[in-house]
Amino acid sequence: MLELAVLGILQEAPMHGYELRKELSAKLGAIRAAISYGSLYPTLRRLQAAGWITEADETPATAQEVPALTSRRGRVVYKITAEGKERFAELIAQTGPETYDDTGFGVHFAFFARTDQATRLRILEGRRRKIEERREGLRDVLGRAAERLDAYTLELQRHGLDACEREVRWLEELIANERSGRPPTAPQTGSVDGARDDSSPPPPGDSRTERP
Amino acid sequence: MLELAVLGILQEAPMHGYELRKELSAKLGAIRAAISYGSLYPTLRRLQAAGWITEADETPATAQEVPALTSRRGRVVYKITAEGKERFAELIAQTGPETYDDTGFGVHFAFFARTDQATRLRILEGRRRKIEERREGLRDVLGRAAERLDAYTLELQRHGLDACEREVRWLEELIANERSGRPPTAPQTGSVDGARDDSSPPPPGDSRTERP
DNA sequence: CGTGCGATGTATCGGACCGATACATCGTGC
DNA sequence: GCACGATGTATCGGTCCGATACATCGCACG
Repeated sequence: MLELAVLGILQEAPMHGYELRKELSAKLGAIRAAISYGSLYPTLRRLQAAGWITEADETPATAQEVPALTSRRGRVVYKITAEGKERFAELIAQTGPETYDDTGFGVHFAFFARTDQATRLRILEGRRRKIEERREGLRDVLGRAAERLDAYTLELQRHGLDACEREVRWLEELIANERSGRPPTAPQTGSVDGARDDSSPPPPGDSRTERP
Repeated sequence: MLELAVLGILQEAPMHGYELRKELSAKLGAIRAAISYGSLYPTLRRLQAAGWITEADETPATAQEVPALTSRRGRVVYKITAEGKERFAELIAQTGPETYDDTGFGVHFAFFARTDQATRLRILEGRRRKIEERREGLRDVLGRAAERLDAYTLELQRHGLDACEREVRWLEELIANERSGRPPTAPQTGSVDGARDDSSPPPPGDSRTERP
């Protein structure tokens, strides 16, 4: 999952680890706390070894004389490669059981702007099915096993059941919207271009000024 | 977390792994899918090595002659030890950062019937604080960074924000209830008992003496 | 002037937990 | 008699987290 998320973020702009983590938190804040460096750095290494990403030189122009001696303990900027973009497209389109659990669904959903409509629909329906199953499980417990459980445990189940029902309704709306052809509820003031084919980073200009 | 959950379930009755998993699913179904055997069995081994649980003989009375030769490939029933009960009491009362994340909070909450009121209140308030922080983070993103994100990502954040607000309200209710002295919303028709062998969970009263 | 402190930044290690897999037993229906 | 699904125990590789370490930079405060 992290692999997919990192490739997705780097698709938008080259970045170093620290920045990447912040972007990840902004994009996935609704579903995960914050990615640990203990996951992020090994993942970056793995992606680099596979050739999906490469290190990008900082300070391209205006190169001051190499400070050499002092071992240059600076940050490392990564950018996605052409193979990385292919890999991302492959990962974002392919669905398995893990696509429908909380984290997997969240990550896929966060990149729906880069996913074709058929896949979006498939994922939304798969997620709905999974949540409906969880809902049925909770109803069973609340119905059949209620007298075996204490009041606190029951309250927990009720709260979980409520969350399930709510999410199913949310998904229904999204599915209906999706079928009718347009992006989610939002008014849509031209901010999304839809990422029709491949490549081509999204419209909003990156305000990453970095250096003079 | 698994350690706490297993000790908590075994507190209610001796059980073998397969059964334990089902009980765990019934108790924690609202927060986790189902514990993997790849986690459960190593945990049982660890708990046994530490002396918190022991293997209990099956078929205590009516013992048929030992089938001996055929290597006895049966199920293994575990029961909690006195040290295990102490361990459980220690774990259930101690709170750290991990007590307030989704899984940690869920497990603690599921055993609130065996937790004293002061601890319950502490945990509920800690959880509320954590969710409020997550909520503020989401509001920030939706406010400040909205134009940098596409419609789908924004929709995800909105849904997450909604879930946060809802959970905060739920927690408020529970906290108010807790302060007023009685168990959660449920009418409480005296059916709640469970715990076949020993220590009954306290209704509203405290008196966490635990010694039989 | 220095000095401490919080933000930025990279990196590793042990441990928790999962998913896939393997295999053995038992009851039941065909 | 035998296939098949439920019951049941067990291991392995891999992903991810939390704690920890350490180095640099800007800036506020005395």
